[in-house]
Amino acid sequence: LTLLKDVADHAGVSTATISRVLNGTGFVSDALRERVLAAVEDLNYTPNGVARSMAQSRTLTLALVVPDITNPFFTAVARGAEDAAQESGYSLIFCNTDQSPEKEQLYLRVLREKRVDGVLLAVSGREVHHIQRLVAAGMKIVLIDRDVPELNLPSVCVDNQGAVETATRYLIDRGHSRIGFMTGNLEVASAQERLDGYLAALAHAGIARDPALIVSGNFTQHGGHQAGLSLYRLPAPPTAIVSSNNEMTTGLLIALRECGRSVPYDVSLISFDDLPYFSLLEHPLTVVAQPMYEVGRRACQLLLHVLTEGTPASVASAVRLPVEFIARESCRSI
Amino acid sequence: LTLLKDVADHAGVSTATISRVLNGTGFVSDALRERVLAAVEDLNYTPNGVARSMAQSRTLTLALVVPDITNPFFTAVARGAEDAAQESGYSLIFCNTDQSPEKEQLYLRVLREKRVDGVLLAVSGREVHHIQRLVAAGMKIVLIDRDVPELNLPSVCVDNQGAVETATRYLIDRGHSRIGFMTGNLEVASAQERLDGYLAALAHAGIARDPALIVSGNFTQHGGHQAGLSLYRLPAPPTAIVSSNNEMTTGLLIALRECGRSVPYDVSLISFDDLPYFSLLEHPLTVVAQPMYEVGRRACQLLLHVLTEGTPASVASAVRLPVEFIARESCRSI
DNA sequence: CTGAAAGCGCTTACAG
DNA sequence: CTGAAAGCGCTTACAG
Repeated sequence: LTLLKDVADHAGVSTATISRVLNGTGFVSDALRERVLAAVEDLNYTPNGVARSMAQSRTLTLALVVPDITNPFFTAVARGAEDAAQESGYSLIFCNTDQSPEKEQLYLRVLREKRVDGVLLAVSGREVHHIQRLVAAGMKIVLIDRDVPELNLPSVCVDNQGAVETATRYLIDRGHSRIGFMTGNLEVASAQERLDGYLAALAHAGIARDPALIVSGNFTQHGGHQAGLSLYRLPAPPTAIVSSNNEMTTGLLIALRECGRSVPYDVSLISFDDLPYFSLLEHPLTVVAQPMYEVGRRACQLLLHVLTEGTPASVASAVRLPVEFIARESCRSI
Repeated sequence: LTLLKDVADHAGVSTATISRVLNGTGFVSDALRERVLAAVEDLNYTPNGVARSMAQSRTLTLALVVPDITNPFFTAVARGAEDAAQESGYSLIFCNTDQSPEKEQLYLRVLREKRVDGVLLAVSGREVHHIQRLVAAGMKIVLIDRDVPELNLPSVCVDNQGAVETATRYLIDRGHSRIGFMTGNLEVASAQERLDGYLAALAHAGIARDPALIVSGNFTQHGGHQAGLSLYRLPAPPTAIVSSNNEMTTGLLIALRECGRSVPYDVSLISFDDLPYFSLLEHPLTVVAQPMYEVGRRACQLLLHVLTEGTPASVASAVRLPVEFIARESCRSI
């Protein structure tokens, strides 16, 4: 393996000079620059990034910590983040916490040891002491999907409450009053905000909330499946359902099929998140679509900004991206 | 920030001793060990992984290079790989090449600079000189999804040809002879192998191959959509179609909907890859399911094995995982 | 069992 | 504009 020193010898200059032309830092005469470049070429030299990171104390590496990358929402977020990272010369490590605070803590510790320059984090619980400590220790973090106000960190989320309020009102406007709601893990802010949107819409319409109609699918397909089934063990199932994310919607659709209930005849349905296949169903789903890719991209850009320009005023850095309500054919008036 | 030296001072021992107890290497008396551990605790010391990597010349970091992580196949592969990596204390960087050889080359160069310990690679083209050079330079690589025999690298793929042959024969057995085939990018081995399976089945049944029925969807949803439409501009469209991957199947389903053709009445359909939603369609799709998660997991384990035990005999390391044919309701006899 | 010291391969003040 | 040298924070022969 050829080292900086080898190139220096080959070109008859000091390692400092090589370093300067390779990094475009400091002044180097054209004559030397040419000789250096030629030597680098001749020896097919590849700098050792670890040594460079050591000397510069930066790794050009970021991390993305999410519950599960196979959740299509986080997959798209990951792609957006990686694109932004790559454009700026950064690499991205990804970590799956499975919504386990312990796993999150473990990953964060490793990432700190690795001295990643920053991390994009979708927190997995309410307990955020360990995060606070890391931030105090200088770790740069941008929150995604779930804000945690007390952390006062930059974040990129969407208008969860407004979105679900719109969706719920849409159903109310079509005569529904027994509207089921499938929540995610209420430990995370986005789940709570979506529930709040549902409750706000009911309150606004003067509809009494029925606890039996609010079920938790834990943001997973399996959970959505189970919660969906439980809704149909009710003496009086809902005439419409709002699901808090794509995974639960898939699970719910499986449950509906098993119960022999069809959308929209037996039940109207609106999903948070849009997926390609939602349009392929016999009756395409009405959804609230998040800009998934953009969430990842913006969050990564924000993190990069924090790294180069320092943390922005907190007011300016709590980004809320807009969602889009897309009416298709899964709701009917009653 | 506290350094090894600080801990050493605090405990009144040398840095060497701290290093030894932290790494569990070398012998250290219980007395000292205790003092060291206490000091580490007191100072809340986190070792600097970059310095450690420098000294040990290993980064405990791997990379996963795929065309696009949002392709559900690669998403699952990524999850499998990350799980395996995490279990062994490794981190995983992910890279999206968009099937561009240039991007692949760029990523590989960066990964080499970063001194990742190994990479899981789904090659994006036929040109593999740059890969050969990296291997010669000592880079540890395990191929996934697409083997490249001339590279003679360990690999984890599936039995593409056999799987498609089975699927095609299934249609032939049901009386189909005008069977359309949607291929992926034929630059990659898996696409070619799947096409070979289709051709073998036709040949075996004595059915003449009709070039017009073989269209390319480039492994993408958009490509599948376009290719699907083109099939219905034919004077005599096929009575059945085999699609080479999940993305193209989604695109094809969109095309069929646009053309007003329904599965299985107007056309029988078999997809390579299974997705949760395939079972939710009005007529659940018959598929050839790959063990996606397992491909990633096994590949990563194989890579880890290469790192610790050295490269195994090539014969043993060209893994071909079995696929599963799942008959559902998207094919009818004619 | 323990420590002093060299070494990992770069970058960057500091001189000149 | 260029180089000698210190420094980044660990690990690991080498002595003892």
